[in-house]
Amino acid sequence: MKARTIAILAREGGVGVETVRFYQRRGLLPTPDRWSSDGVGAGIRRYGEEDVRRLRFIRSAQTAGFTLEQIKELLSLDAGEDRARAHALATERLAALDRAIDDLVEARTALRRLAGACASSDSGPCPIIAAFQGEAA
Amino acid sequence: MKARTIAILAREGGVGVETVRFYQRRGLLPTPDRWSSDGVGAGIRRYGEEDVRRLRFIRSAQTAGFTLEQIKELLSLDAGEDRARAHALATERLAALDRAIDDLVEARTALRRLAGACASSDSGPCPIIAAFQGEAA
DNA sequence: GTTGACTCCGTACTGACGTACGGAACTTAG
DNA sequence: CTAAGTTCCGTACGTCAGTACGGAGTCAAC
Repeated sequence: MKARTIAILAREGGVGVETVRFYQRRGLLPTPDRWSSDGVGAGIRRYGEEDVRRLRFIRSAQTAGFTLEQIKELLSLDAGEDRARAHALATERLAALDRAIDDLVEARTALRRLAGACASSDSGPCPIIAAFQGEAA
Repeated sequence: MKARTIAILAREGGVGVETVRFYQRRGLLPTPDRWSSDGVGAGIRRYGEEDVRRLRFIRSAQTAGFTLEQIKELLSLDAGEDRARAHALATERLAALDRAIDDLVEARTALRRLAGACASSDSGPCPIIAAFQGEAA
């Protein structure tokens, strides 16, 4: 059972130390007690597997488009009893995610048209705006 | 040839008046001269089709993940001669877009797992964090 | 020819998400 | 035991993309 320092936790979670501290302030990650083996000073905070999992979860949920506030709620729901609420949050976000994916795929199509138009000849103007208006080049 | 006021331009572009003005300050949209039919006052600014197209392009390019600064460059490139630069911007963004779509699709899979787990029973904790760690519920 | 809506403009504020700074306390390697 | 590297903490600053405000000017209808 590895006891990580904040720097190690941050590295394993793929974020910076300051970001971990920011998440702690926002209530997304716990702030464990300071602790020293020899009992002399105030010690420093140590982190375990569970913290790494929570941190990784935060990153994944962010990719899914949840705000930090929503992620905080999801974290409080995890291991809680309110399945209905968790389900509601998930399906709502799922719908938004579907829309976002559609938008991005559409944008990719337009962008491919643009890239194609700009590559097809080596001089003259490239109709960038038109490439996004649905008119094939 | 309809001469729009800023409010009409904004509505046709699907943004607010303040947003149009913000884009003008950022150099994404031109700021036409003020103009009055009777030549008495200073007049107000009027907008045409081209402005609507540019405004719509800005929204589309934003969906594709370009920053306003990059969009400004794309707009300056449109009708310009630098096809290579336009192509470079497009392909670079295309790669990022591919990654973003992959991430979102992955997030959707995790989220579906979560929604499924939370719906499959009506009590007990719903393993929200685990749903994002790739462990099927 | 006034009323009411819209425009213009500068400046300030918002919100989401961090990132940076600085000094004191703490830990670890030599 | 000491020097170098971390941690801790509050507070400030930064970026991106707007949004709000307030007062003066302008336009359109009655």
